[in-house]
Amino acid sequence: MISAVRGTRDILPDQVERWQRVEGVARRVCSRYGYYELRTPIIEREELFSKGTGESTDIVQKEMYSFDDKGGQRVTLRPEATPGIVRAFVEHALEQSLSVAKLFTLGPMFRYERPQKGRYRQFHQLNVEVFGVAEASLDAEVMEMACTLVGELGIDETELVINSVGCPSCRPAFSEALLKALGKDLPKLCVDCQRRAKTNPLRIFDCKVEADQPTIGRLPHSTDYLCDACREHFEAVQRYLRLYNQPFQLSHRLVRGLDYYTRTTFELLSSKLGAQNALLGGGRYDGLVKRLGGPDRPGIGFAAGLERLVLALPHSNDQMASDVFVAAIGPSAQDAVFVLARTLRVAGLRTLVDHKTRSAKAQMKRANRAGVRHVVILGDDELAAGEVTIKTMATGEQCKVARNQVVDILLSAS
RNA sequence: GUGAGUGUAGCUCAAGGGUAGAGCGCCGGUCUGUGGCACCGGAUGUUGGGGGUUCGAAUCCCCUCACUCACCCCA
Repeated sequence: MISAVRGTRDILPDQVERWQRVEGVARRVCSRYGYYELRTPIIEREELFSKGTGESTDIVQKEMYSFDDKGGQRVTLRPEATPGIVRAFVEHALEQSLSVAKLFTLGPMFRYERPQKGRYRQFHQLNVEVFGVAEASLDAEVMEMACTLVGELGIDETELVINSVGCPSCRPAFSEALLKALGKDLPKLCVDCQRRAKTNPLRIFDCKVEADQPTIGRLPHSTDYLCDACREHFEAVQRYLRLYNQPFQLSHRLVRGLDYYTRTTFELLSSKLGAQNALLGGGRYDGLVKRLGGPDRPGIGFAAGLERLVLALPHSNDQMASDVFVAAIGPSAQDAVFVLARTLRVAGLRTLVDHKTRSAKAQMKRANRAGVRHVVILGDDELAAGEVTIKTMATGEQCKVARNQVVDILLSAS
């Protein structure tokens, strides 16, 4: 047997309804907030991610599916969507053609990681991005929309956490302050923290090692080192969130793993997901468009994990169901059943027939399992009389009606 | 990349050296033109794969693969 590649999985028919619900709500909510859908390729040049996502990130250093194509070009299965969207925005000069560049996309991403609950090698994201607006009111609108989307899916027990990681003019001072505050305590921290101190000191806040917590708890906060502009922006973001009545938690330990974030960062956490508890995460990335060769435009966005949204979705009893089963009794009715089934389908009814010749009982049993509301029975008696028998499964009642009335009756009954 | 746990029928799981089982599901019958309930019958396994120990391995040992959860990282 050939099995699915590790970390990938089939979404089976009984799960697809949940996925479509998530995708449908996502599209509707985005549309209501003025976003347009954009679809970008799944493969991009590798350099898009090394430049965009950032050379120092784990994603670029060890998680990318990269290969040389037959023409010798170095390409990568996208590990995240933002760089591709920025590329498209720049490549097609979308700020010229769109009044406001509010874009969203839905699709698969690929990261070579060890799979676990809520984490797969092929996973799916909703990405939402806005280019060209620097105002704090947009930060709040984006977060409020993310929470609304999750709320409309019926997902509860969530928490919005926000932070500000500053900008290129104030962050270096903070990194320096961090290292200074650590001082002689640094060698006492775990090996990962030692590494982080060298590559990206902010990420020390991500540490979950118990023994490190007292030391980390004494470290200064990024928000104490923000420059005036960043501090004003962050305060304004909070003011707008309150204006929207959007609850949030400040977390100075929320530092995200991608290199491009500036100022606002946020995550929406769920208590129902296990260790991978972020339903969505994002932030502002004011330097990214320029870094990827475009005009100097601010940007902000977030990515939501569709697997995680589906996982957190309340369970419902929706099941796969058709409307009608057309049963043939006796071989002479077989052709008439096929023709009638086609007529019902043209009329828009979800209709099943059995292509194997089976007893009436067997067909009824199948109809019952398929969960249809009505069974239309065609046998010698009905053929002779130009009628059909309609049986309503829930009540067991049945009646005979003229052949030419079947469609109308079934349509009004379902 | 690291650690732990688990791999037996479509699914959930028994059998812990001596003939591979149950429940559910599936197919059929009792009911030759009627589902659900009941009863009866039937099909389905290289016990994840490979090697070893043994007269004999689902069972013990080694290797390997996969899954799950956690670390890491992130959606």
